[in-house]
Amino acid sequence: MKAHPPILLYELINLPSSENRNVLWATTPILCVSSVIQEWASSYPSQAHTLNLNPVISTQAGSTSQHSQMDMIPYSQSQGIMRGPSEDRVAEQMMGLSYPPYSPSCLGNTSTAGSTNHHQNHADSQQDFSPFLLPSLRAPVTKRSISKDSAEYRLRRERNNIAVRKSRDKARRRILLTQQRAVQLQEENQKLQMRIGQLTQELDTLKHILSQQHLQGVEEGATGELSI
Amino acid sequence: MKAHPPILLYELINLPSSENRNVLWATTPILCVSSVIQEWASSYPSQAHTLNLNPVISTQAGSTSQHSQMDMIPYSQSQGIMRGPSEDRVAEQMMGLSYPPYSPSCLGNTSTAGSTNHHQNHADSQQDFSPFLLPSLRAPVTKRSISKDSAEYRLRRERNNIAVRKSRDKARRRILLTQQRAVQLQEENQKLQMRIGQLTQELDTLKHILSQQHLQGVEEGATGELSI
DNA sequence: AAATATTGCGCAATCG
DNA sequence: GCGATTGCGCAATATT
Repeated sequence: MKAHPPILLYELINLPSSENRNVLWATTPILCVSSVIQEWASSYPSQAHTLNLNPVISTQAGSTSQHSQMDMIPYSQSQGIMRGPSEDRVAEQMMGLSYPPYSPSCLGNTSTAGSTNHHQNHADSQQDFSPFLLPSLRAPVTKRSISKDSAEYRLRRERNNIAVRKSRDKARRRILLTQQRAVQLQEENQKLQMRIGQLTQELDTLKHILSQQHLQGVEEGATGELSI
Repeated sequence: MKAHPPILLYELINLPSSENRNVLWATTPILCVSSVIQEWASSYPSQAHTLNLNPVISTQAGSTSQHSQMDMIPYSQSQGIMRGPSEDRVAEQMMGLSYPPYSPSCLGNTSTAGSTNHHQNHADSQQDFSPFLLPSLRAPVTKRSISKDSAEYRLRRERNNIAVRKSRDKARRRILLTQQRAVQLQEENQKLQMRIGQLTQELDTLKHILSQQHLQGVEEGATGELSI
């Protein structure tokens, strides 16, 4: 819909639409190894969230900065605003830091308690900001408090877990295909280079012959001896 | 160690060694757009565990088995498998699955309890099987009981977390580079195809000219009129 | 509005 | 023992 300046804006991946590929193949029937390529294309998420390389949260400033510099190519990071700010991490990391994006202190106080609060933290901190980024101080609103350990909760979790697995599987396959595609393209490329070499040589030969003929024609007048 | 039928087996990715690429570029100076490619190569984990698609632990029985079925085919074949005409759904189905790889029962009884046992579950169930898959009923062995919430534990966790972030960042970059590489290769490919087209045409022209001359030479005897 | 898909994160098991 | 990887589940988002 509205894909302006707001916050979230996705970019379609310029996946070589089938047309493209076809054109490419149509050019010269020779040397068409493609095959993985086709699969590759189909395996891409048409909308392409992809790579969200702007964690914002964790690694953004320091070393990871590389991303933002050259990532804008394929997809466009975007989206990174205030995602998983779940715990308190956010703040710290937003401050910009290198890898140790996680001041141990932060985790120290919370996690030291045990494993349970993991969820808690998540839920709480998020609830507040979700509305409109307004510092509305409504802290433990409890909102819908999806009541942990409720049957419904578990159901939801389970479904999400399945979805996650599925999604990751898909991602893995996609990556694999991309790799295969790259390899294949490279092979194809080599063959093409080779072909070009042949053609060029052949061309040179003919040109040479022609030039010779021309010279002869000019010098000897009109006696095409070589053109037997 | 023992990498037989057991459980874990990794496969090396046959990343095109830099030599390959060099050869390729050396062939013909023309049309070499490469640039990302170089980065791409360097970003690959030389050891390449890759995809460890054999969880073994958690999701081993049910649907997750899909992995082991087609993922181990890193590069070679794999081609004709899916070819989903439209969406990805097709693919999935072709792959034969049914995602709920995780008999809900398993998670059901344990997780319903709460959030804390998350770790517990992991640890426990793992400890038992890790030895040799033997149903040795030693349940709460406690082993070294790395004493949760211990300072040392936290330290370890924290370090691992950092490592994980780093690793994932790396992975993301790698994937990105692969994609870019693929795109670049494809562009290059198109140019090469185009070049081949040109050369071919040029060649045809010259051949035609030569054949014409030849004919003339034969028919008109030795009067090279065209060879002015 | 609800369901599903993606993604970053931390945990734990391994690998090297 | 230690860092690097990887699968997993969780929670926040994004998309459908």
